[in-house]
Amino acid sequence: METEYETRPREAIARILRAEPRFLSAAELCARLEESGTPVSRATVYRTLERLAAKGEAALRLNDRGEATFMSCDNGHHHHAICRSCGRVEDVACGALDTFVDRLRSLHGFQLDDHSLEFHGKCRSCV
Amino acid sequence: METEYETRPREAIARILRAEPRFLSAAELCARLEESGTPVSRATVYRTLERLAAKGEAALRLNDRGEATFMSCDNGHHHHAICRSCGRVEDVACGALDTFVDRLRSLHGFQLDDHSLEFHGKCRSCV
DNA sequence: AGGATTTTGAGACTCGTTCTCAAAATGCCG
DNA sequence: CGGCATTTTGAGAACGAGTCTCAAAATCCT
Repeated sequence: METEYETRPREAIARILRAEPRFLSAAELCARLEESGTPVSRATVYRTLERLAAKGEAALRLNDRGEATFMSCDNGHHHHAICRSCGRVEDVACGALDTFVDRLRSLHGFQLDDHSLEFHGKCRSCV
Repeated sequence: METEYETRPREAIARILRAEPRFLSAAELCARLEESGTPVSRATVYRTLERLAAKGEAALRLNDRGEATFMSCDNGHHHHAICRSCGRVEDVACGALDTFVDRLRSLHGFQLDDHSLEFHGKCRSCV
């Protein structure tokens, strides 16, 4: 069988992610873990992140350097507004993309499965 | 001074990009260049691609494995519909995102600078 | 506590990308 | 043309994020 263990590394990672409304890279996560007195190996950080993403509990995003970054994630389809100054992320409900979908269907004959939308700018406290 | 030279590698790369409505990775580009009898080193491929992207003549996209891919690019802001089967890319004019922008302003106090939107599905010939 | 099972960590490894620097190509000017 | 300053190229070294390996440690169950 395949039971799941609750371990110190996993809890430490989940705790940091939950407290931070930003996408963190594996390296940043490692640093925070070290600072907070619970060092965790890179391998474990990656494994845990992959696990969380698979369970839908973390969102994965590739930053502009192609590095994987993660953020704790509520369920449900939505998009992100990312502050280019502090990195804070706000969720934006998804809707009103009908115009685009229609355009795709009629103009291009495209069968839409999926989309991704991301906003960049400055959050309230960074303006 | 800094003059620009017209060279065989640069022309070969531009020719391949212009003929292909898909995002190509540096590796794929290298392979095509080899096939077409104009081998170009990786270093040069990356340098040329970076140059084209800076001049706005090529679009850069990170694929889901974090690899940089490039496609020749008309100017003007628009988005892409990418066929998950053949990779063909169709341009989609940008508009009607007002609903989102409004929501961001009023709900989150977010000052929007920029956004990116990508559609995935199947193109006419792959459905 | 004992033991089957899962998880972890250190470091080797992979692979995309960047860097280095000597050799080759380009364009210019006499 | 032919020489020359300048730019570009290529081979391979270097770098870095991410993955893999496997023995040691942790977890949970009884």
